[in-house]
Amino acid sequence: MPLFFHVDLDAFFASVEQREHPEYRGKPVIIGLPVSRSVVSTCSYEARKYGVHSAMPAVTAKKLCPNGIFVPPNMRLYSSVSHSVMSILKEYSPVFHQVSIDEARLDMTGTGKLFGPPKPLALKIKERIKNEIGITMSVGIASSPFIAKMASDYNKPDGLCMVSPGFEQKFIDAIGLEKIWGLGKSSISAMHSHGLFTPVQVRELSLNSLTKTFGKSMGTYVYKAVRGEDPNTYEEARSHSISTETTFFQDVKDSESLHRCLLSMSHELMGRSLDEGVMAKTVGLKLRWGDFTTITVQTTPDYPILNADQIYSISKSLLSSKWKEGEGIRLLGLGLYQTYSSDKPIQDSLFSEGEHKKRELDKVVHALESRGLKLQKASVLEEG
DNA sequence: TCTGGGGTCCTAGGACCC
DNA sequence: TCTGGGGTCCTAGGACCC
Repeated sequence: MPLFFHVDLDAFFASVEQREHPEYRGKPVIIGLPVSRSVVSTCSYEARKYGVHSAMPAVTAKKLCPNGIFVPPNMRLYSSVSHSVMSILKEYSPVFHQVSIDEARLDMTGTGKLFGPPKPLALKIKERIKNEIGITMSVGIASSPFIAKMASDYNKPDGLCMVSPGFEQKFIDAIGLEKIWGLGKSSISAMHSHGLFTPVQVRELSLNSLTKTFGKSMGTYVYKAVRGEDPNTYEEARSHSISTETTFFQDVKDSESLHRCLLSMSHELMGRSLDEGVMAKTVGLKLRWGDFTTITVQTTPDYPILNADQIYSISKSLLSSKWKEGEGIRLLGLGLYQTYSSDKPIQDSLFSEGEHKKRELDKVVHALESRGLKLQKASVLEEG
């Protein structure tokens, strides 16, 4: 019988801050500063009582909760705490998947002989994390990752919820359509507009009629989900992407600032792609105008993208294809897509020798920077 | 409510090839 | 010549998640 644990750290960033600062405990802690164009990243359960939640504009949070403790995010700290938690969790299953900084999935199938029944085991792991790390977590236990994920949400915070085999559909009925993972605002309102408000109502419709109404993918997804079946046909190891973006305090209108930003983003992306040992076939640019409308452009050149200079020059031409000097830009983003392992032999052109040399230089600079020696790129170039 | 940043996946249209 | 169908890749936009 398959058995999965889904672990979700409670209000993770806020909990870490409360661990570090005893004076924050029991108080509304909000990660994010109450300034224009900023949003709440996470908040403590004390803050949620005021109606504050993730993704809310931080100035709105300030109005709802004037006495809230607003803290800028400290990702380094959270990453290191996350790493410590994950190391402990890994002791309990070799088939371990870290879903995000604060979530993990453990395949516990067949571990009964070693660790005993699931519920006491989960309690034991929770206790360990509380004692050794100093934060609480919620665990969902079920026969599939999909149900386990939603079960972890059921009794938050410091929760434990087990859905016994055979009770998956009952569980879905109990949580309702809105709490089904993967159904967001848009899908829910589409279903409402078709008179569907509960899993029971959706179950009365055939697979055929669901796919006709909601499309093949979404139709199949809800058909399975309302029956308590795992709709995720997730296969691993597909090409992924690396991206970065920034929202300006005020709309930016001049090319010099945008170019400066693209240059530094190009180097950041190059560094991250070197760390991950990947290269990319596609470069994409994202622009958000002052009125919040957002567009993207991407291009897949017929030569290999080898260094930061290339990323930079591609990004500039993408920018000039969509933007004219003087138009206000709220957000600028740059990404690498269609990545592939840099171990693979490069489809090379005859003329890219110089690009390879620049790549080697990028590697050297990145390696030095990673060791904390901040070099002025210009001085390196002079020597080269 | 005046709306971050990092991702994944899906859709639909068009180019191009056989 | 006014015209089929399938496959694959690329592009742009959007939904969704943490």
